[in-house]
Amino acid sequence: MSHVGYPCLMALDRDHVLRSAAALLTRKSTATMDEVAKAAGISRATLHRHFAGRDALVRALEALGIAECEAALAAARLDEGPAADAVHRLVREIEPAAGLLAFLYTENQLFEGEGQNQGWTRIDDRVAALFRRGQRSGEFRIDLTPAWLTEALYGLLASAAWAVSEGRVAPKDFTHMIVELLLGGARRREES
Amino acid sequence: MSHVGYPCLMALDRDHVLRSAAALLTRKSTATMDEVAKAAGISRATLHRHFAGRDALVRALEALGIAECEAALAAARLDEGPAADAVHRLVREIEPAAGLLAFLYTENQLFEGEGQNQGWTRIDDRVAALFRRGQRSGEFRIDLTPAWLTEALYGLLASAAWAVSEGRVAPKDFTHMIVELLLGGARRREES
DNA sequence: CCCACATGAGACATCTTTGTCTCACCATGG
DNA sequence: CCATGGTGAGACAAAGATGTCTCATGTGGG
Repeated sequence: MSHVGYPCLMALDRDHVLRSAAALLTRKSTATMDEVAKAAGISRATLHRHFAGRDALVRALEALGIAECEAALAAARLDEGPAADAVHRLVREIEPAAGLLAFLYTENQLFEGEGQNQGWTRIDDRVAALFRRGQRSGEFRIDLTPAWLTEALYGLLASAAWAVSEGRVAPKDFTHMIVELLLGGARRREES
Repeated sequence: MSHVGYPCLMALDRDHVLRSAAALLTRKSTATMDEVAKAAGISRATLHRHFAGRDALVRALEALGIAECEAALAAARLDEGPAADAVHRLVREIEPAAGLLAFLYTENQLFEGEGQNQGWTRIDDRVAALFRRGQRSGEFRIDLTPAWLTEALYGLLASAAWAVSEGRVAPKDFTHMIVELLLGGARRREES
């Protein structure tokens, strides 16, 4: 053990391992602990020294996803300016985490048990509040509920992350694709 | 074995088992063969008499999904009338299969191996062709590629199916939510 | 130089799932 | 009544993943 107070390499490695695992599990959600370890460039033994087990790893991934979402929410300053601009900022800020979100989104195991992690509901609420603000200000239509718009945003983020990783769409279009579809839709807009 | 020419109950049961499995796996994609059997109201032994193994079951599910998609494509008459109306018909027709599609969409195992089932690419092409038709006719904007619109449609179908099964949105709004968001977007539209 | 410590490699038991098998049961038709 | 065949229950081994352990190695600091 390193002496308390001295920087421990494990703390630095842990983040690297977590991100490798996120990248791998995004592509192959059934990857084994051995594959996760290989992907991170460490042995299975060391992986177990970082995370007690697969559950702990997924929980840590979930915590990372929540943290990144909250960081994106904060950076996007959802309360400032037009709601449409805030959505744009949000998608731009959340883009780096989209792959991880896509994995967590499909890992219904997390929600299977009892109550889903409270962190997600708080995030959902803040995103839904943004859409509600846009509706109240008259920017957004009111026949699509904030809950659905929130859900749709997640779905589009996951779809886009997946489509990019498969090479079906260009990474640079990520934010534009999502924002334009979510806000503007596919129908050609008459000049306002 | 039943004599050839006489109706065999297994043929009828098979479809029921397949649909039960689809419903269960949509909610819990890691369900065991035992759980699948229980959900269908049969024993694991009988389940194995229908499908050689888990792989065969998933393959059968994939084939069912492809068949339902193609049936929906045919019923929606994508080539007739305005493209927007065709999209609406397509979503309406595909709604019953949305849960199954959502499961298959996340089962990246299917695409992991070599080349994804040819059936999917044919479906993708037909959907993308619909969006391309809308773009050429001037109905749809051209800065969102048909490939992305197709991907987004799948993502929204999956999100909506998931949101409905979680009770976050009303089932009766399914088609409206998807079509209006996909075509019109969240932004309030000026009167054209 | 020597020691502490993190690591990698691998052995090992355990658990879960799977696939196969057998056998008793029961319904249906002859 | 009896025979056929589908079914459920359960036993069983095989395979895969997991969690834990030990030991050798190498590196870095004292």
